[in-house]
Amino acid sequence: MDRKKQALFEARARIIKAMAHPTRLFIVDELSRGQRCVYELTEMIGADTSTVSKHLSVLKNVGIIADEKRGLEVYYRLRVPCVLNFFGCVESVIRTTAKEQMALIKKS
Amino acid sequence: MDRKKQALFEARARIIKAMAHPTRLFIVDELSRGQRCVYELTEMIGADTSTVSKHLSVLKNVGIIADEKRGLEVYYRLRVPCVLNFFGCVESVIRTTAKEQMALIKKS
DNA sequence: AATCTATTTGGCTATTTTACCAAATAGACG
DNA sequence: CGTCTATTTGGTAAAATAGCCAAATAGATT
Repeated sequence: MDRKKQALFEARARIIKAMAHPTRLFIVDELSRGQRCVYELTEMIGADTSTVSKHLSVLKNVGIIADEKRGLEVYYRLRVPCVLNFFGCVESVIRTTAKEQMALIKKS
Repeated sequence: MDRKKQALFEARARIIKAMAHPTRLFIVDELSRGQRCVYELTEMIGADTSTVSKHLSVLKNVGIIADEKRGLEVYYRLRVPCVLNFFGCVESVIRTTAKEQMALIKKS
């Protein structure tokens, strides 16, 4: 694998890695329904504010979400909505696996 | 966030996490062009066989790829091709970010 | 049966990630 | 100006991940 290809897959991995956490997936999902500020998300998630803030900065650093300060609050929004399409495929991975599990159980 | 929603996002994160590594993304990409056995992939990747084998098992454990033994070799194939659609979106995240960087540079 | 080959597993270390707490910052408002 | 509120940052400990080497397995071949 040459350097260029290496760099390409590293760049891609950085983005996907940013999504690879349940809390961050929740955030993406929630932001798909509109802007939310940090304490709104924090309440829904039920973790420390600093924890949520750090998750938000992970998503922001790779460009998936964007922030805007309004008064004391910082509002976050989804910047690249196509990431929502991941969910459909992920569900189908889950379904495919579940089906196979079923088949195995029936056999035994 | 209730237990059910929590579990849903954890299940999704497990799948996405499996993809969140440059080598594993390379594997997925390569398998999109057909079945490959471990040493073929190992040669392309240029890491230890055991390392590649472990990456493969990560992808297999979540159901993204499947394996089949033929003779001495184990052939892997993509089981859920829709994961390839991730790449297009990931590229657009990269492009969007790059564009914004450009805009910032021009301003200064 | 002995050996050779492809792959997986176990063990270990280095690195990264995550979560919380405490403290710092930024801005609104009395 | 001082204080209050929302958020971010720094520090730290625990857990997860990644890579390599060595050893184990599974089958094919002699």
